[in-house]
Amino acid sequence: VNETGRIAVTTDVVLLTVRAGELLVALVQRAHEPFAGSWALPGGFLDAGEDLAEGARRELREETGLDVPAESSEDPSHLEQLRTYGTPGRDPRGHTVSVAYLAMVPDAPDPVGADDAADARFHAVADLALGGAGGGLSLAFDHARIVADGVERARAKLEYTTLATSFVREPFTLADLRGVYEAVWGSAVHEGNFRRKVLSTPGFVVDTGESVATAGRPARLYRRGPAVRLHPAVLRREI
Amino acid sequence: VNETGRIAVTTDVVLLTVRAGELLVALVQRAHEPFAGSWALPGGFLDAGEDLAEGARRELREETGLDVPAESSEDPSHLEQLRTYGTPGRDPRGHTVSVAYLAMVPDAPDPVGADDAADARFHAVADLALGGAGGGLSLAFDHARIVADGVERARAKLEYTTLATSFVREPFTLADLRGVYEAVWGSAVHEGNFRRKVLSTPGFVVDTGESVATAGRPARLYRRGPAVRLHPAVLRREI
DNA sequence: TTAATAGTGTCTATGAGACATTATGCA
DNA sequence: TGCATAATGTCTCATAGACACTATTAA
Repeated sequence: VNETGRIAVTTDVVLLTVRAGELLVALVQRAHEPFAGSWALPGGFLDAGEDLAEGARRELREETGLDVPAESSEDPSHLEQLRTYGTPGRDPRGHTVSVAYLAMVPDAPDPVGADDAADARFHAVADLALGGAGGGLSLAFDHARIVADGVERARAKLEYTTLATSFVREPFTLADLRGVYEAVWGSAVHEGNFRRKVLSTPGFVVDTGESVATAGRPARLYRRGPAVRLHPAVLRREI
Repeated sequence: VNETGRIAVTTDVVLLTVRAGELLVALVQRAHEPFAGSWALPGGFLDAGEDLAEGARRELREETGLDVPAESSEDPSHLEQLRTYGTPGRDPRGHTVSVAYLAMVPDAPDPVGADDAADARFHAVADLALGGAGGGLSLAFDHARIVADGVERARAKLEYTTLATSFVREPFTLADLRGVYEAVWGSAVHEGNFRRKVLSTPGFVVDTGESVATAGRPARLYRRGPAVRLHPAVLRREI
């Protein structure tokens, strides 16, 4: 009883960035049915013989012009697999299994719609209807759920990894880094304790010795350190 | 350029249990090519219109006779999605995307091989070649990697969730529960501190008031509590 | 001098690690 | 009575939260 040939495989990308203290997600406006005109995650069908992460990168590039390069000392951008969604009925065209990826990138220029996308733009996560309370923009398919899962993954990973540095360009100030935590968590982070925590964690950030002017006392500039996991974790306020 | 029709979708299950202080994984001996005779994870092709978790449960049942019921107050067994593996070349028959699931169940009778499986059995995780050091049993496909990912997920989740209770039948003693941690982590856990931690975490376990005889002083019996996440986490020894 | 922001110091409560001690059953 | 295991108590150290204070620039 193997009808597997009728199942399609797609990839979708939840690309998050922080701009002006707001957590943003890249969305495309669908050009075709189903859900024509609705906002959705960039993504599409995987090619035969194509790696999953490569498919995700390609669809993101084709539909938004955004590129998530492989991790390097040059670019802090991060791409990881999020989860796979395969509930029958999630796509009215037929049974589709979607492998979702989660990307975190520093503030980028607004994406450009192309290919199957009529438009592409960053939307504030706070403006979306993610299954919680009332209003907000509704997304196509089950993409609201996927965005919600991606945001929750990002929130959790800020606690026990150095992923916050994926959202900022080097060099950065501790205020920049704290701003990432506040935007992603949506809550204030105590400045003095945050500084003590970050600086006392070996390899989280590296002091450049330089400073940058601000409205007050100049802020010291840092680069990403070699650490990946935080021991112990930076804890967000308990619920 | 959409050749998606040629991509097959499968599910595989990493089913873990603890028996006699050892962490075990359910494996089946493949009856057919490719990898005929090799040990592999239970799994197989997803049916069109079938939910991913359902497919995983079905393949597990067909090939091993093991059942992972939906979570309930009766049965502590747990099933969650692990990760999706889709590197081209991972299956010599063609491009296959496998959605792996991770199950944790209390000590179960040895599975029975059936369907596409010539045999089915629990193997000690420690006896497998998981990409680390030298020897051990080699698995078919990329299943060693999948098992390694599953074990690492289980290890991590014991820290910050109450999942350890999925490995024991009720009622259980704190020594039973501690045995789960030691088997999964592969390291000793301090008894007094463990007890203090578990009992001071609201909702982790519920005292039944009853006891069971041991070789020494009788041990008090507990049931699972309503808590799911641990705040703060039970920390395993740092690396 | 004041506003604004960066950065430091300190008190306290909590919890983990280590270890000693007591409790309760059985042979 | 002694052995084995369960259960409790206590000392110390590390760290998070809260908060007060100092430093450094620009207007």
